[in-house]
Amino acid sequence: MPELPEVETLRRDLDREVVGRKIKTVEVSGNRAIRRHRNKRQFISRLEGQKLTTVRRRGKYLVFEVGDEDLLVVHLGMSGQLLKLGTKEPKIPHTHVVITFTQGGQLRFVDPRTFGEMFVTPKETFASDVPEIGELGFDALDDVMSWTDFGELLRGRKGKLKALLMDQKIIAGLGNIYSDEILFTAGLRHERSADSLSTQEVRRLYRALSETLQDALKHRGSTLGDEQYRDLFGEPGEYQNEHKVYGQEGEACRRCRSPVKRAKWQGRSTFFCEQCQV
DNA sequence: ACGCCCGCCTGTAAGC
DNA sequence: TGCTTACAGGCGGGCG
Repeated sequence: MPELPEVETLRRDLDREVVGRKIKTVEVSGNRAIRRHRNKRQFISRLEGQKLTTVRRRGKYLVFEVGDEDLLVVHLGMSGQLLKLGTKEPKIPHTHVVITFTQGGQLRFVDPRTFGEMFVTPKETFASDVPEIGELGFDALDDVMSWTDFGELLRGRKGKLKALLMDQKIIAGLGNIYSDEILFTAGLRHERSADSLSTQEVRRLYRALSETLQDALKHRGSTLGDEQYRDLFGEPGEYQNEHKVYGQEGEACRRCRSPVKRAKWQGRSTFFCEQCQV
């Protein structure tokens, strides 16, 4: 599912709704959601009785502080949801983890495709336990960067532009939707070589990156036709209505009215305008 | 060392 | 109508 705007929307609501609560009980079903622990009990016992004190985001990862010593890491994969629900509300299919708070209410992890995961790791060994978070590139929303520094990031990279945007080690948080939207706004083709951009194009790309993400965040992210992304309250986002190219195959380009194209690129769909993106 | 493709899963929709 | 195939917001591993 979720890319940076969706995860950040969730983080902000979690900060208000869940942070500060004390965990009473944790239930885990199935074996896929909790993969990095020797067994489920270990995961459960490190959470029960502890308080969630903060929630941060790194790229598409959510990281809660749990008590003084531990971190709870959540990655939603393609179809993961975190939902805040009342204790008595019916369990929806594919609910893998249910955290019940002493103050009442539950945080539930629902994930049909099971690419997402949750785990607890001590703060002390976080860096070695979760190297992928340490290796994340600059955060497309949180990290302030001049466009000249951004240009430095692109320099000498022969890879294709879209691959670079989606490489979490270079820019953290972008996936298939926002890469396409950003490239359209910047007027650049996905298969352009990253180091072929003029100064002006670098500036356009950086501006498109910031603007697109800010705008998507303002609209609480994108919920596509399959409804997989839902916020903490189960509500869809609204940014899908603003998509300029993603999922718009055959529709008139907003800028030049020629039909939006869809291509298979690196195994996934890419949407773009042949006229406006060069 | 890199770029690309596949598999991991389940659900849905399109195609035959 | 019903079976089969393709495809979906991510990511890591393995291949050439």
